[in-house]
Amino acid sequence: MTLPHPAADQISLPNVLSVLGDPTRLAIVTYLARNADIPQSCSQFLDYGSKTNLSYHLAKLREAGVTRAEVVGTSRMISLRRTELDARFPGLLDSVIAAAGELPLAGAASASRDD
Amino acid sequence: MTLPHPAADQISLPNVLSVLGDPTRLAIVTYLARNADIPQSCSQFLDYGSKTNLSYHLAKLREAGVTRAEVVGTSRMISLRRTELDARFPGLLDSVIAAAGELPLAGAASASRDD
DNA sequence: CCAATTGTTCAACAACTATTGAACTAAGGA
DNA sequence: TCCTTAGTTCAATAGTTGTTGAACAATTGG
Repeated sequence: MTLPHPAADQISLPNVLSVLGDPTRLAIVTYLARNADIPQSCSQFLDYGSKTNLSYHLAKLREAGVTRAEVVGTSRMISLRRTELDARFPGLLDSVIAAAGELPLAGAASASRDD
Repeated sequence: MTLPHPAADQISLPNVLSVLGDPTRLAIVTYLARNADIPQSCSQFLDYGSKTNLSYHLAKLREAGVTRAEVVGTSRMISLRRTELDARFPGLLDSVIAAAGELPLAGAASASRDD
């Protein structure tokens, strides 16, 4: 069970770039890239914003063709559209994720609580 | 004679991405990358928008650290900050420019008038 | 000095973006 | 069935973005 996603050839570069230009969404994408093996639900990202806000950002990412959302029970499993993005924009995601590595927000969901 | 530019380490990834997310600016950057050997003045880009509008977009690019502007007489010579961007975000510019290759707007300034 | 060229700044405006709380839908478990 | 859990949709709002025309500044050339 899946909800509407753009086809691979409909994914627009300017669109992808501006969607990744938001710090919250960049953090989500970075997290997804680093945990691609583990299926992620929306609630994984509650550190990044409110439930409503996350819903908004995750919709933006999905509509831009950056992520895939699969409905599983009451949850949605979010994943990066790695293969399609790599085919369409070779090296882009890799360089973005590598560069985002230094970003403060990027690690917030995994481990940053040492106070 | 140069005007204010951000230092290389002040260049922010989300900022660069959202600045490149605008089709006009992406076209400018693509054009600059393909004509890096030839110095480009602002007026080179008048195909992409009005004088005022270009001034706006070129300022955005400069403030984000993507381009450099050098004052020469009454003109400003615009260039990509290739070295600095490549050092800070390795592979990013290359993949963006390669991907932008397919974009319709990208070639408008060089050669597209065949009507 | 006066005019032309090159580009910036300003005020205005419509359109879009991110964020919020309240209300809603849909599935799962007691 | 009723409640909880997971997430969406809606309306409102504050802030930002792209675009425009008019006015301005700075350099060059007569």
